[in-house]
Amino acid sequence: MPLSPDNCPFRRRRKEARPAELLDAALALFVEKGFAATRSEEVARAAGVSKGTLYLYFPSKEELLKAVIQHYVANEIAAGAEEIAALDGPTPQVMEELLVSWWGRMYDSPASGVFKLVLTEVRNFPEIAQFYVERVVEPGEALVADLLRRGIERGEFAPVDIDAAVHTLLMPLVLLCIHKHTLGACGSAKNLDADPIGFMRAHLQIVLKGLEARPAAAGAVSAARRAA
Amino acid sequence: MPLSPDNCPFRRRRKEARPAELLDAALALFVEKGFAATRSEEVARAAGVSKGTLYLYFPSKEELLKAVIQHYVANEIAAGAEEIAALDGPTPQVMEELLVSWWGRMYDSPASGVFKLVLTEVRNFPEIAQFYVERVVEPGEALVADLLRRGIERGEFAPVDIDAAVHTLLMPLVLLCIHKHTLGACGSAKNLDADPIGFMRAHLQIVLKGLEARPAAAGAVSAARRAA
Amino acid sequence: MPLSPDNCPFRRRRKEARPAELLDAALALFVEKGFAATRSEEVARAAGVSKGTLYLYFPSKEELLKAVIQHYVANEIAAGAEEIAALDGPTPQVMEELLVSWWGRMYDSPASGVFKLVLTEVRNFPEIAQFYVERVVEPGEALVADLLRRGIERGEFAPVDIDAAVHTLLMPLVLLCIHKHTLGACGSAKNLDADPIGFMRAHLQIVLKGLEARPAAAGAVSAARRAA
Amino acid sequence: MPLSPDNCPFRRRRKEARPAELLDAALALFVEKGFAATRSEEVARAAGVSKGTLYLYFPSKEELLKAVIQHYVANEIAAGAEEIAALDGPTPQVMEELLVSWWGRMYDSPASGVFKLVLTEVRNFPEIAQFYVERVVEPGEALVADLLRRGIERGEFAPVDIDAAVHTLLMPLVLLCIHKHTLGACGSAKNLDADPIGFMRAHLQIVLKGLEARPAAAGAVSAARRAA
DNA sequence: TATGAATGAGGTTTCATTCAT
DNA sequence: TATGAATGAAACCTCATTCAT
Repeated sequence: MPLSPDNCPFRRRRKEARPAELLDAALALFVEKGFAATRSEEVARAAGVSKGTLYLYFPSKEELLKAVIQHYVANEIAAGAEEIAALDGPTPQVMEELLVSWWGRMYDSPASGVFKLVLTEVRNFPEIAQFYVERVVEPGEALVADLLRRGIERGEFAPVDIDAAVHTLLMPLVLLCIHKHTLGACGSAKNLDADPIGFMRAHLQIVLKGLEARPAAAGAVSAARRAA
Repeated sequence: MPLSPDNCPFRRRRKEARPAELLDAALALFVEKGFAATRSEEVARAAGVSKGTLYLYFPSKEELLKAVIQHYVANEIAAGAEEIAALDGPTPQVMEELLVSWWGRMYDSPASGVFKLVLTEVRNFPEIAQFYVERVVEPGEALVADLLRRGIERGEFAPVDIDAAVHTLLMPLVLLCIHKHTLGACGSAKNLDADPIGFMRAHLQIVLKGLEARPAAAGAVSAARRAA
Repeated sequence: MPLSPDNCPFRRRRKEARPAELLDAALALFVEKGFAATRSEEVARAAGVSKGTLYLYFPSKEELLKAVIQHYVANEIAAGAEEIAALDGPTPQVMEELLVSWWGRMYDSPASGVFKLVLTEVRNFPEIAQFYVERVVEPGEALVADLLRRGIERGEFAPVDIDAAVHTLLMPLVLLCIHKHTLGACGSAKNLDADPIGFMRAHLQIVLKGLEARPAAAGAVSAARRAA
Repeated sequence: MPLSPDNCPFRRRRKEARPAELLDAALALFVEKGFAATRSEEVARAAGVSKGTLYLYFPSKEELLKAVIQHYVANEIAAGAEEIAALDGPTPQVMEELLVSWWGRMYDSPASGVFKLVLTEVRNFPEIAQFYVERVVEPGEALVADLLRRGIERGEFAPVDIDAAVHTLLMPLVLLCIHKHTLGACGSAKNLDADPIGFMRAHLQIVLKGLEARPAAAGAVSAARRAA
């Protein structure tokens, strides 16, 4: 029996692994240098193949970018979100554990680079926006918003502006990931990168304390606001 | 006597105005499309001059980028910070007013784009990092950290991780500016852009409440943490 | 097994032939129009390839110039000098045969253009000078100087200023090659180009006669000089 | 009486001196860097005027080149040739004095650069060839040829190939001037530049001795030639 | 399937020339 | 007359993409 290419296990494995290797290489380089400043040959070389081979798997550099974002958004970011939604217990604790565990893994993964990548390239490829908002922003914010609403209903959180609270909770986590791939990668040694999980916990403690339901603590700010 | 061009008011006014016009145009385009994807002729045309004229004022596209960042960082961002540092009153209120007024103006100004621009280009031009950290990050964080320390000393704030609190306060404001020039500019209608000042106030209320000094409120999270 | 391009005879032959083809084209055009006035695309087209291909083989136009000079100096000019050094016989006759045969071949070869090229470009690329002096001027002059010294020792030549004699012998041969690519290529029909070998022989006859050892011929000039 | 521009002696002097100053600057730069590699602003600055002023005197860079060549050929090179033609005395001595004095002055003058300039640019501007041949080459060679013929008629010179002898006499002098502005200007220390007059005299002694009329000296070369 | 030589559109930058002052 | 800001054609060089092998 002739060894047809599809019967050759080594080759098939390579062939099946190629797209993922190319996407990995592309993610790293696009995040590092930006899409326009990355040469497609660099991506190919980083994935261990030649320029031509890249084009066997992706029809153009632009499609490669979209595939990178879709791949990491779909496989690494969107995944795993729902698994934790069901877990019960005191809502603030669930919120903290959920965010620290999910963002902790995200921060350590190369996928964290997509946050920078999306910000960087979304103006040039607006279809990215729709995909990213639908698959990342909205589900992520909805999850947190639902948890917030549950806490408010249960009397664990004070009734607050849900949208603002969601952003207050999440934005520093997003920017932490972005920082890792921008200033954090330039040697400007900030403690942010030294102990990201520590920052996450400290951040969440502050914000969750700010969300706590309390017997009208009449703090300085609240009073001042009422006066204004 | 030859008619020296320095005696010609029209020419002189144009010549002095050109750099600023070019920097404005460059900021807008670099923020919109990224540095690499912006053609230098586009910048020139947007400033109402021809390709060649750009090179009379900036020796290369790369120098133009650095000049853009330095110009806006120096003139728009770093300026005006110290003016408010002196005002007295209840520290949380000062904090809120300071941040809302400063970031509100920043958000509305084209200079808000530099936050995106720095994130986007700092990996390719690492000297930007040093300049930006020295001129923006460190002074800005120091200002907020000083205010936090003052509040803690006065018993207005609970003793917290200063660095974390600074980031919890500022990161959403930074990301709000970035959002304006990224997803916010792609038609993905988020209420963030509809009422940025409203978001800033709501955000600060939550965080400042989280920083309030209170008689050991023994909330769920704090208890859980202590147990861990 | 992937079809490596090194296994492809057609491709390999092209790839190996390209640099020489490009150097030929570059020599011809640089000599004709000068380095600065030759567009790199012209060189590529003359070699039958496109602009981009040129840059696969030479990193810049400047490096192409240096490669041209090194290639022709090394391969065409420096080569073949020593082969004749050994031949014996009456020194004046050896000198004549050596110079006529070597310069005759040089004149007919495209490599004769490098003499003009070096003169033309050496001020803008001073590293050319060192290479050319080391590889062409010094060995060439040394060869002729050695022959002259041998002739003087044997009593075939009068004792003369060796350096001056070398230049008197060689300079017209150099300028003949330069002439071919300058005035001679402009249609200003001079008999120089009609019979270069004839001129070489006539020139050498005159100079070698001037170098002959003779019983103090006390000619007009010599007498006049002594008086002065 | 108002001081009209033409009445202002300083201005008029400048105005009249300008073309010469521009030509001097242009000669120096064109010789040094080549025509194409010299920016017209460089010429203007070297002459102490601005870019625009250059164009008040010469309609284009190309016309400036032609003016440079015509100016120096007409004023410096062609001039002075006839003055010496009349002087009498032993022809070899006249020849030597004529050539040494004329070429000695030429070598020391900036005008010596035109020899390089013509060689360099004649292929791109063929009308230069005609002008140069008519005004320099032909009169110069004719002068020497006439002197040679006179010497032969008087029995001072052996009957030789006139054209070849003219070139043998003149080419080293031409190449000496070219050398000054090419290799000689690159620090490749050759004794040529150390004592040009010395070389000229030594060269002429050798050649004039080669041209001497003698009682059939039957030297090695002459004999060999007859046999061939 | 994999390669890399080849292409040429497109980008950055230069500079001869113009012209308002 | 003199200036130098402005222009835009044209040069150098890059790199996404193709395709013969």
